[in-house]
Amino acid sequence: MDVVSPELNSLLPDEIMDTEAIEEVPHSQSEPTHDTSVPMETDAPVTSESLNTCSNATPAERVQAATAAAAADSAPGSQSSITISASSTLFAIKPALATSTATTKTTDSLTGTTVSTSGTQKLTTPFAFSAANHQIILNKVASAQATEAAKAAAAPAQLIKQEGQKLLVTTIGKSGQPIVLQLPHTGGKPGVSQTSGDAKSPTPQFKVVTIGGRELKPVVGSAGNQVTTLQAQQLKTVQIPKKTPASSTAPIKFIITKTVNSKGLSPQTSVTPVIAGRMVTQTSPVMSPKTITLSEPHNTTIQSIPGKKIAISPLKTPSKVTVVSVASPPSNTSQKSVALPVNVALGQQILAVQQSAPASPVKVATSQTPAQNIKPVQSVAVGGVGGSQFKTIIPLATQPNVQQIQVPGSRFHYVRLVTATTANAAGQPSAPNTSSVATGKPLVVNTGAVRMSVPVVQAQTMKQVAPKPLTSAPQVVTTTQTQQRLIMPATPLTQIQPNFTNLPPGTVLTSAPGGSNVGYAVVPAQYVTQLQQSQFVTLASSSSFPASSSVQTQAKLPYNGVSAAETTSRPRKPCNCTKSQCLKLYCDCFANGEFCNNCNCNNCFNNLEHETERLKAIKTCLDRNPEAFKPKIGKGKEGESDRRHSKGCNCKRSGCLKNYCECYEAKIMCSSICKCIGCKNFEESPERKTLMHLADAAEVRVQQQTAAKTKLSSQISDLLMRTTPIISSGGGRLPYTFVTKEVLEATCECLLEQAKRAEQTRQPQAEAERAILEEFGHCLMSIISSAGKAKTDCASINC
DNA sequence: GAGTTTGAAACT
DNA sequence: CAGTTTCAAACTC
Ligand SMILES: [Zn+2]
Ligand SMILES: [Zn+2]
Ligand SMILES: [Zn+2]
Ligand SMILES: [Zn+2]
Ligand SMILES: [Zn+2]
Ligand SMILES: [Zn+2]
Repeated sequence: MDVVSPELNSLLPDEIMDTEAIEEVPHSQSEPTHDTSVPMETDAPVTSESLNTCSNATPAERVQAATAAAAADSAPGSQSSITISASSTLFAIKPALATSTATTKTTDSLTGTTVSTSGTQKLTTPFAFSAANHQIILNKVASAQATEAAKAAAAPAQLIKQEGQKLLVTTIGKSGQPIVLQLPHTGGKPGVSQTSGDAKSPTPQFKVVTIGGRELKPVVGSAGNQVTTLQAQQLKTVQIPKKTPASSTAPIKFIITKTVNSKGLSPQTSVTPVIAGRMVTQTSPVMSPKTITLSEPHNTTIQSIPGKKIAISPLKTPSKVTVVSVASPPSNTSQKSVALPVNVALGQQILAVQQSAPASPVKVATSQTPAQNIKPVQSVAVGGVGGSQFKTIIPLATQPNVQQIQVPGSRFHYVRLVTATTANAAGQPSAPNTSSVATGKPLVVNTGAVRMSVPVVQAQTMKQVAPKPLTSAPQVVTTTQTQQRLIMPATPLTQIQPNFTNLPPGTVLTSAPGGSNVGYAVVPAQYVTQLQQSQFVTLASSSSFPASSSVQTQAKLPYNGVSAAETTSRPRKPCNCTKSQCLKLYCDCFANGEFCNNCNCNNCFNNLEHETERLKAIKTCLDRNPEAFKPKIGKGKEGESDRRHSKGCNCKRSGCLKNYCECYEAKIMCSSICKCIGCKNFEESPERKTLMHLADAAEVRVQQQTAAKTKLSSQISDLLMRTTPIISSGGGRLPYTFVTKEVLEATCECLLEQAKRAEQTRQPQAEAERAILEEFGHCLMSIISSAGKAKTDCASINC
């Protein structure tokens, strides 16, 4: 995109040119019209080790590197880029699919694929990328035991291959079983079997498959073989929403990070969030670097699990459960993996946690929110599709310190259990009580179907972090609520708890058969999260511009319109119950298994203060309907297939085209199971189409405006940031003072005007974006030009 | 913001 | 299971 001249470009922050490009990735293979983007959130945790080792580069540098890479990708001709950052312990693959729509519609081949290593380290290992089918295969051959060398080298033999729309991540540990993330072709042919509802067209899905032969098996935890077997349908959980050409939907970002820890090292993780295509390493001041790592025990066979934990809990069918096992005493170094074969049958997604000692952690994270991700330094999670429900089970017996972090936009919860007494590892950034608990390690990988893992350390008190008042940090991101919950067994379980099905929130599970007295309490992740909400401060360097008000303090975060469209997880709407005490399914909070938080309800019992009543209510509901807490709609996002109301609606007067209709509300069409009368919510329905168009138009408008504003503000702030220092040093840059408020406003107006114009003329979004960017280029040119001129004058005067 | 409409949940 | 009531959200003005 030649919006800005090279000359100008050199003067501008990379981000200016990069952001947009990175945001969208067109996958137009055979079907140009259906661009499918795979929105994923990328939470790329970086272990603190990596920070250290990679340290040659400052975070900022990394960011730049990342952006640079991204920029490179966006070059004409290349369609998607893959960024691999092989920091010592980490390995991130980020297929950024770049692009401004304008440039993108060409080939699908990945010829332009760029692989770059972030930080100072380069990948020494061979990576193979095959553009063939949009498939990325990550093969990890390295063993966890690898020591420093291994770290440095990242993982030997990594193969990344992108073919079609499949994204394969293969981890070949000793077991040699690869993990494959597959993105089926979107063209309308489901790459994989779909259970789509009656009406919908197939949508791309993200699947995890082990290459080993079994069909879809997500590999959890250990690299070894089958840890958990998920049903094919479960794998579908990750759904990739189809992107409408017109709307700027979330970009596809995918980051896979694999961390290899050397033995004995305590895993520390820092998170590298990818923001708008950029990779930023953040350190959270609040948290200790410690973290949850996904460990991939190489040597362990899944089944050989010496007494460690297990984790499986099936929750609601569609819901995802995260099981965390608590590490047993730190002393054990042996790797323990847990095999969790159980529950496979349930249609649920199971997350197995494995506790391996010093194994190499693998982290995979996908996120959908491009923009504001703040990642806690501590955990890793793989993102799934919105709406998933996770449960957090906290062992009652032991009360671990739990710190949960939720990443905004991503539906992951990060949990850390730390022993209270532990000392902090030296060098860890302000981590209040971090324990260096190295022992508990971690966990899991999850990809859509497979969820995450949690490392847990023995802990004793469960600590919930209270939200800290946001102080000065200019950029604070609030975590959004998600519905995820984690199940964390506190004490080592030797056995798997077979049926957690339908666990309602708050349910207390009794101990496992193994004789341990561990009880589990299911706590809505949110609850924990809620407490912590404002806790994260973003260090994101780039813009300190408060204007980008992505900052919210928790209370009512209206998740600002910014990227709202792209943000999958936004804070749930507060309920307003008055008579149900929020203990009936009338209450959305309760129905979703969440505690009320920031709600407007009266006489609310849906909180920890009323656990007894709450549990009773839950039981009552379950008695009435065992599936009461299961999501009514399949996962997946707005999109397309696979989603349908479990019971169907029963509308009589709304024509199923109002939000009264649960189908419509969920943005899905009615299916044969609906018992609605006068339904107009079906594929061919003209009324529906009309409505959709209107809605789309409105959405696009909003998105464009917000996107433009956001982008602009961040770019401007970047610009200011960059120029400011230079001025003082008398460098060759332009005086930032030329970017005055007036100038900014004028620029904004120009851009908005451009947007309006595009909209009025009904131009496609791509075109609109192009025009806006172009306009921006012009504005910048003007600014720079006048600034430069002034500078010259200035100089002459001084002389 | 008050009042109405709506359909799921709860109840009988 | 069907019919009715209750409820909170969606919608309207
Ligand atoms: Zn409520
Ligand atoms: Zn509530
Ligand atoms: Zn409430
Ligand atoms: Zn309906
Ligand atoms: Zn319906
Ligand atoms: Zn209908």
